[in-house]
Amino acid sequence: MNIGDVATRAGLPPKTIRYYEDIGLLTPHRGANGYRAFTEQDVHKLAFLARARALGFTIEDCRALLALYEDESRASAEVKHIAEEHLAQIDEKLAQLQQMRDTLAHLVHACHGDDRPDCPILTDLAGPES
Amino acid sequence: MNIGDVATRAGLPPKTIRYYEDIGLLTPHRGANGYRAFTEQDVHKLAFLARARALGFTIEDCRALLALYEDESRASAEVKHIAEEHLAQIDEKLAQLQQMRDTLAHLVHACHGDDRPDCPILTDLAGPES
DNA sequence: ATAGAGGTTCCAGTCACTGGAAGGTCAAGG
DNA sequence: CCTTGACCTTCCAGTGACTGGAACCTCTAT
Repeated sequence: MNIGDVATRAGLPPKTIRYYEDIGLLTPHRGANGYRAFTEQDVHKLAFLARARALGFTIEDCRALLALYEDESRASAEVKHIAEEHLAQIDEKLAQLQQMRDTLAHLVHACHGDDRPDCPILTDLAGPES
Repeated sequence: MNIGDVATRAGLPPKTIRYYEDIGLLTPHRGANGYRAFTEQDVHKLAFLARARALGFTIEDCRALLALYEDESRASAEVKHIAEEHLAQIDEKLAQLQQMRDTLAHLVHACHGDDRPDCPILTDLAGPES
């Protein structure tokens, strides 16, 4: 199978697939014409990667998950550990983002947003008067 | 004032301050020794930038906000517009992240995380059976 | 005189792609 | 047989917002 079909089936742009080969996430065979020749297993791997990436796992997480995925004798605890770490990071990011949102929403609400120059958003960004 | 003191007062690493100069966010004068000589106004500007960045505004947002900040006759509507756009982006990101969190939390919860190889996390990442 | 802290520039790397140029290959239609 | 256009290849450069490091200069205190 050529890269275009694989791209469609795995839901990843061809560029990204080539990039994944570059960094060693998979090593498709080559046909006589030099084209990459993907197997069903490759497609499966790429779909796995697409899902993991969509869940926000880093490439290095993905590399580890893929290795565990292919290791028939892995312990599920290992996978759970990676996922839990990632979950903790997401929670932290969520809290930060929520905090940012609240602050910003408050500022936006306080700004009348008309032709006049006085603006609580800028005043706040300027910090406490010295 | 030298860059180190400014860094402390504005809460930004020296490297970042130099970078901000590189991209034209400020242009501190130079002393006879070639050192950057920051004014109080520069410090204020950098603190403004630090706050805006902490709120997740992009550098280009910051450039615009800084210009509005320095424009005595700006309309607060302009500032509000930038902030509202940013708020919308944050909301979108929050929703995505929350979705990711829920999915991942569900998977983590479903995985027993022991020595055995079967793992719902990997099963889910592998996608629907074909 | 010297040591150490802090300043300078410039280049390269991060992360995960993405865009574009230059060129090779394939299948279909005239 | 030739052309057209879609698709493939590689390689290089750019994104955003820094960050690390090397090589070198300057200041202050001892």
